[in-house]
This record gives sequence, structure tokens and C-alpha cells, in this order.
Amino acid sequence: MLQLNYRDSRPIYEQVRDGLRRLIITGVIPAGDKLPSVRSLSSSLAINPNTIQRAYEALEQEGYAYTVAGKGSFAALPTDVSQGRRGELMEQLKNLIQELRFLGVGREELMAALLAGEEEK
Amino acid sequence: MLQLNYRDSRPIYEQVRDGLRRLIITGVIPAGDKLPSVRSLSSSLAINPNTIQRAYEALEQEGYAYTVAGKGSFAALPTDVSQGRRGELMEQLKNLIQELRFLGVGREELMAALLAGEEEK
Amino acid sequence: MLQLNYRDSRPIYEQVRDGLRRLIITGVIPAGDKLPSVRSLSSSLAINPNTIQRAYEALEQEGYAYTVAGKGSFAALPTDVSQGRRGELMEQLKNLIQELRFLGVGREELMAALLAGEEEK
Amino acid sequence: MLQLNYRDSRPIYEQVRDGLRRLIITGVIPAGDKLPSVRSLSSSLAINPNTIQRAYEALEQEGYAYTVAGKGSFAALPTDVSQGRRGELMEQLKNLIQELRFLGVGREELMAALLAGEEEK
DNA sequence: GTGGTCTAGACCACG
DNA sequence: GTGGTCTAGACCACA
Repeated sequence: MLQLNYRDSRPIYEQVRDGLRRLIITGVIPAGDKLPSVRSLSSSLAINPNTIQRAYEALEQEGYAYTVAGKGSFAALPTDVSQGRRGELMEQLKNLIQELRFLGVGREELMAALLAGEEEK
Repeated sequence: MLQLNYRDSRPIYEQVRDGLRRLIITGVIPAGDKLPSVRSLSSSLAINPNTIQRAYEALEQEGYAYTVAGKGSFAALPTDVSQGRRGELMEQLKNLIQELRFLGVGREELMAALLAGEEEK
Repeated sequence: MLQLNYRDSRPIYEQVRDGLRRLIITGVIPAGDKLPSVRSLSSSLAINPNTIQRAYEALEQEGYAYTVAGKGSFAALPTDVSQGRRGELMEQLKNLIQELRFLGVGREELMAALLAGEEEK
Repeated sequence: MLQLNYRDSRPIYEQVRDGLRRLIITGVIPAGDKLPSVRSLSSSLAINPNTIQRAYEALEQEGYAYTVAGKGSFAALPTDVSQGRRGELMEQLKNLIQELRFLGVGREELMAALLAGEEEK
């Protein structure tokens, strides 16, 4: 379900966080559905539970998930995602477009990327 | 010329690298022009030369700069930038668009960001 | 009558306790009136009776309610509330005001909050 | 410098966080000053470094401190404190006043608390 | 069974 | 020397 790369410089908990976020964004885990438990994920990924929990805390802080003690963690609604996250992404987008344009990527190609994302969804 | 933020979680050398890259992308430092020397930057930013050196090495690896022994570092042409960097950015763009769409950002707003980046340049 | 929020980090029994306390404070349940029975609350909230029971015990310890064996629990008089609770609240108030002042909230705004609370009652 | 209570139900890291926050609010640690290092505090309080670090992370999230890797953590400006924290405190204040009024505490006494906080500062 | 907290101890990146 | 990350394993509160 999740792909980890130990050679990546990003810490494990960020990789787990990003992987789970992606599952939520892509609809693999619909809003309201339960995320894998800390323990099950830690054993299936062969990673310490503390590390997994840290990923969940980060995800919760962003607003992509919420946790009910004794019950588990669940995917939140898109409207629950923090405004900070939104602003951060828009900032990233702006910089990304600027650099890609510098590298000679045409507007058409960028448009295509925009629409491609559309279809996948 | 460069703005450092000690409160940023990114290490200093990454901030220097990103700052220089941005100067190149925005055309403040045109292709072929000399980048500030390690010594001058390290003294003007009050930072250890090793840290600056590391930023230059990273920039060179990405292809945004090249070093001439005894002469200094220079801004490279857009076409010199590594293919790896390009692919990475396109991948980022795809994911970014997907997440923003998930968060309810309309195609129009994304288009606007794309065109806005255009004007700034 | 009571609003539970499973996404709240507070345990359920605390939410029940706080909710009941609030009903008493706001006069929705006047002093001497019977509180809902453990059974009725547990079924209407779809919660384990043990959890409800725990909330009642906590409330009783604070002095906001008292239990008559075989009859149920009842809202107590304000004068029955424990001195410990009073002192605790005054301590909280002092700290709260100090922090708000530190954050730049003016005396006027604090005054307004004080008077607003008055009207609601 | 900090007072811990193992009999308190609040987790240690919250006690540390609250204690440090208080030191900042009261001006004992002025804005920009360095907070004790994770290691020094952990040894002086005889607590595991991980627990201390968790307190620092929480404090940073609230905006009361910021961390520079390899340098330490520092007290932030009041204006850096998150808006969420502000709203939370105002909500607490409202509820607190309501309960104290219910318990028979007069407006005069509340005013006094407000002004007392003023003097201490 | 679930998440929440804590300890003990380790290695690494950074400056 | 500093914080950042991770592991291994433990106990507790909650429902």
C-alpha cells in the first residue's frame, strides 16, 4: 500500500505521511474511512510504531486526518484541511511554474499537465 | 542579494542554494554571468564558507551553475540543467495540481496562477 | 441535549461532564432538578454506560451534582460547588488574562468579554 | 526553573510546554532569548530528551518559540503566536467568566483579577 | 484493541 | 554541541 525508500533523504515519517496523504487525495481512502492502525502499519512496513504515529500526528495537523483515541485515525474532508496547507501549495505552484517556464517548458505543456491531473481524478 | 531566514527549518545551505537558483531563474543573474564568490558571500552573509561551498556544489549538480577552477562559478544556460531536475519538477507539478484540485481549487484559479507566473517573468 | 464530538481529543467522559456542567451553569437544568439517568443518556448518546457513569462521578466530585441512591442525580446549588473548583478557576482566570495581555489584547476587549458573558446569562 | 508534578494527570511534555510558555509570557525569557537546550533541560529535570523535545515542538507549533537546528530554540515575539491560540484563549475566557459568575463571583472581583494581572506585568 | 505517553539509547546532519 | 530522527520496548487510558 505504501512505498518506502530508505535511501531517500526524507525521514521515514514524512514518507509515510506523504504516502497516506496521497491515498486520501486520490480517493483510495475516501473521507471518513479508517486509516490503517498505527500498529498494523508499523508491522506491515517493519517500522517502529513511534515513527508511524509521528506521521499520523503530522497528517492530523495538516487536517488530512483526525484521530479518535481508542478507535483509530480517519480520513478527513477536503474542507477540513488547514488554510496554511493551501497557501503553502499555491506558493509552491507559483515557484514551480516559474522554474519550468525558465527551463523552456511551454505553456501548452503546463496546460496539458493541468488537464491530465483532471482526467486522473 | 540573498535573504536568509534562520527560523526556516531548511538548512542554511539549502536556503543559499534555492536563493541563488532563484536569482538565475528570474534573470537577475543572466546565463554566463559570474556568481558571487564563496568568500564574498560567506562574509556578506556572515556564514561559514563550508556552508556556501556546499550550496554551490548542489547548484552545480543540478546544472544551474558551473565552476571554472581559479575563476569562480557561473550561471549556466537553461539547457544545461539536468534532465533529472526537469523530471522531478514535472512530477512535483502533477502532484501539486492533483492536491489543489482535491482541495477544491478550480481550474480557473490554477490557470490564473499559470498565467500570473508568465507576467512576472 | 448534549453535543459530542468524536474528533475532539478530550475523552468522551470529559465531554459529557463538561456538557452537563454547562447545562447547569447556564440554568438549563436548574438547581435541584434531576439530571438525565445514566441509562437514558447512554442510550440516547449511544455510549457505554460506564463512560456516562464516570462523567457523573466527576461532576459529583466537583460539587455540581449530587446522587441519591435509587433516585438519580440532581443539580446542586452553586454554593455546593467545591472550593477547590473555585480556586482552580480563579487561578485559570489569572493566567488566562496574563497570556491574553501578553498577546496584545487590550483591557477594553477583556472588559467587553466580561460584560458579554454577563448578558448571555 | 520549572516545576513538574508527576501526580498530575497532564502528561509531562504538556507540563514542560506550559511551564516554558509561562516563562515567556511573564518575560522571564524575553523574546529572542535562547531557551534551555533539550539536553540540558532533560538532565536538569531528570527527564528523557524525547519528552522535552516534544514539549518544544508543541511550543513551536503554538508560535511561542522557534527552533534553529544546531543552534537551539528561542522565544518568539507575541505577534508570532498563532491565531488559533488566540481564539482558543478567548473562548476559554468566555466560559471561565460564565462559570465564575454562576458561582457567585461578582463583577468587581473579576475586574480586580483583570487589573491585578495588569500590575504583575 | 486502539492511540497516548514515556524511557533508554543510538546515529546523523548541521554549523 | 545542537536539534532531528529512529528503534525497542513498556505502561496506561479509553471505549
